[in-house]
Amino acid sequence: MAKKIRISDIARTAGVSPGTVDRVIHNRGRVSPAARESVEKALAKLDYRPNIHISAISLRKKYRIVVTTPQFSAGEYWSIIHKGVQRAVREFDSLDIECKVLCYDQFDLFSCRSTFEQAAKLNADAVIIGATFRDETVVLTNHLEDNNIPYVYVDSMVEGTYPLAFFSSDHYTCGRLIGKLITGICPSDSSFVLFQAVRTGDASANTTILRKKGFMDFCHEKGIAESVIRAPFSVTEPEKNKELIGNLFARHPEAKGAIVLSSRGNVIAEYLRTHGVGGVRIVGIDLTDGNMEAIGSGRIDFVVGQRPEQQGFMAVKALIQKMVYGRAPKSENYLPMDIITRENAAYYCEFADTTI
Amino acid sequence: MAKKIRISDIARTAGVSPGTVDRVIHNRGRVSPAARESVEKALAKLDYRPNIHISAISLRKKYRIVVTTPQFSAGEYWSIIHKGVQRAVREFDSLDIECKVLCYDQFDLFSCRSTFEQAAKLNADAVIIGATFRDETVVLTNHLEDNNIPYVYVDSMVEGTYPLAFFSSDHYTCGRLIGKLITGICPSDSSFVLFQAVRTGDASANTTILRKKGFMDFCHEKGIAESVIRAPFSVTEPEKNKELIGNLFARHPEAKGAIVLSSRGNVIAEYLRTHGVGGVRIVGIDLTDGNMEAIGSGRIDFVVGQRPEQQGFMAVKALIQKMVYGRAPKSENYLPMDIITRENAAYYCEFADTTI
DNA sequence: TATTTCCGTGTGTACGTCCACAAATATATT
DNA sequence: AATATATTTGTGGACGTACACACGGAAATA
Repeated sequence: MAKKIRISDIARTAGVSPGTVDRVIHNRGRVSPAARESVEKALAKLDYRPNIHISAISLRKKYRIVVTTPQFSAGEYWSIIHKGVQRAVREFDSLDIECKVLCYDQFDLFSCRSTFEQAAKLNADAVIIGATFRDETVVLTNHLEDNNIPYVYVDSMVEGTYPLAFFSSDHYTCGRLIGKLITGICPSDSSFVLFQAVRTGDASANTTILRKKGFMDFCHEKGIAESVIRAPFSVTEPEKNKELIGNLFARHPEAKGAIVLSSRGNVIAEYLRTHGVGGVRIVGIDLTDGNMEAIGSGRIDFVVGQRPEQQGFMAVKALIQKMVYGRAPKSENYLPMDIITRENAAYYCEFADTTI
Repeated sequence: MAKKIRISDIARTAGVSPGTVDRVIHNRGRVSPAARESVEKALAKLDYRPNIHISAISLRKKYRIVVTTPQFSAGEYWSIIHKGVQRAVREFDSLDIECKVLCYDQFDLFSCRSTFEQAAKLNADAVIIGATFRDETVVLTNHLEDNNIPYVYVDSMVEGTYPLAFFSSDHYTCGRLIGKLITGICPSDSSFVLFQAVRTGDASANTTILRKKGFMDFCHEKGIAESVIRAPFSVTEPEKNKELIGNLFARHPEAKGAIVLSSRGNVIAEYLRTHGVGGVRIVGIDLTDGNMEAIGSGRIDFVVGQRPEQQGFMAVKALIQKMVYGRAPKSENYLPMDIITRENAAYYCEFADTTI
């Protein structure tokens, strides 16, 4: 490999001092047009890449990152995203990163609104957003853009906003994949129950809408859209499910498949178990503790995993890359959709801590 | 977060100079028992973690890593492992890592032997091994252990050796998973052809043995072991396949599934296509370019992915962690087995470059 | 022309660790 | 006891970047 180029090499080539080169590189002004041009020419010729280790230590700054997502309990989807964030902060611990977490109730639009207002007020150096409600998110991102605060999305992207990057599944294709999985394990004359969590406020979660579209498109193409039955269920008040779901499966004995387009498939699995509904295959989303258990016991057949740990990690890494090293990270990041079943589930669990 | 502890803090607490603390930390001797104890006590009390950025720059050493694996062409399994290695070297480019690649013919034991001899002679600072033949690998690792050269495995672990770490699939469970996948998509009265690549020399690849065991155990448990038909095929000389496979599927019209326990499933897919054998589902291993194409065109139904890119990356990272920062990485690293099918394949391809 | 203001440029310091080397102390030898 | 030798300990330089600051000269103002 060629010898490393340092700032002093650029300076010598350009016929200026290292300080001037530094000003050019960091766009800090106070440079004459002639000097700037000379430095830029040298830069182009010599392929200078700063030593990131030394950059990091010389730039003695405290980075305040705000992470705002739905609330979570241990082992739930969002908790794994936060775990990835924490691991990144730990790995970059020579950087003095302060991480403030603000959570809202993802089933309550108004909670989201006030939490995002609070997040905006903090004037952090960077923000990680786990979005649920579109309009409230746009209010937040407008504020961030006005103040030149970089932000990234985890879990899902909100169209019409301009984040530094996003890290999410392709939810539409996820819906299609779920269609393939559930139809693969059910008899060909089966019908399918599509469960959807009820929310307070009048907006549905964006991810769910996209997945539903993917799923329904798949069903239309296969000519089985007619055999999809929609049903609501409650995550926050499971006692209401008796009323919401009722004797659905008794009325539809041909329904041999259930699809849950959120991470709460285990709630449905539990409902079916306690209500003595048998022979129904379930496909869900995310390897939460609850789903893990239901997969192990065979009550859920497949879940599609979204690599939440990696999303959190990469979100922090992207922000650091921008703030510390001035490099724009790759902006569109669709993570692979992992098909998780009894045989390979354990490896996804264990590996969460280890990834890079 | 608490204030960062530096070496000088330890030194003050222990009542010695920073130089002495450094000697204790790096086990460089020349320290009196009294001083050592005092420093160790301070270290235990204060939770000192060195600033890795500064460690990295102060330690001005050239690291010579040897990577020895089977030969590969672009888009094949091993090429993706090497891609991960290269990405790691690039990410750590402030570290002056020199990476020497030595490849052998994985279908020829003798080629492996001489390549490993060569690798041993180089006396590198660390070695990454992609093992195929057990005995030859042990000769190499014995030499490395004698010379205190850290080494890690990618793709598979060789029992009875003591690497710093390994990064591989759980091949046994991989075989079971393949069993689940192929039986899930074939009629219940189907039989299954188990294809295995022929090799020069008398040893089978370790990974294949493990996968076969997992697959057969699965079949025994399901009571379908009798319907497994074994067949050899050649990767290096595909023209021999006409002779090796012959009219196997004509003689076994009930055989509706084919399993390939190496990454060359596309060779079988191609054979079936050109010989007009239809209606046979194929499950294979690894998202190589060849398999990718066969998945896209529907000739292969599933492959199980082993995250080769990540294996290569993590191997380098583990060695660096050891050599530069003196930290022992996690040693047993079983990566998740990804179930890849038409719907999610693209995301695994694209994502290879991006991970972390 | 004398003085102030402003802009462009170079210089020097800090960051925390690693390690070479010098200094100091302990131990061995005559 | 004096000197030689071995062992332990402290000191200071180097790593390459970022940025504060000071200095010089040109332009602006009086």
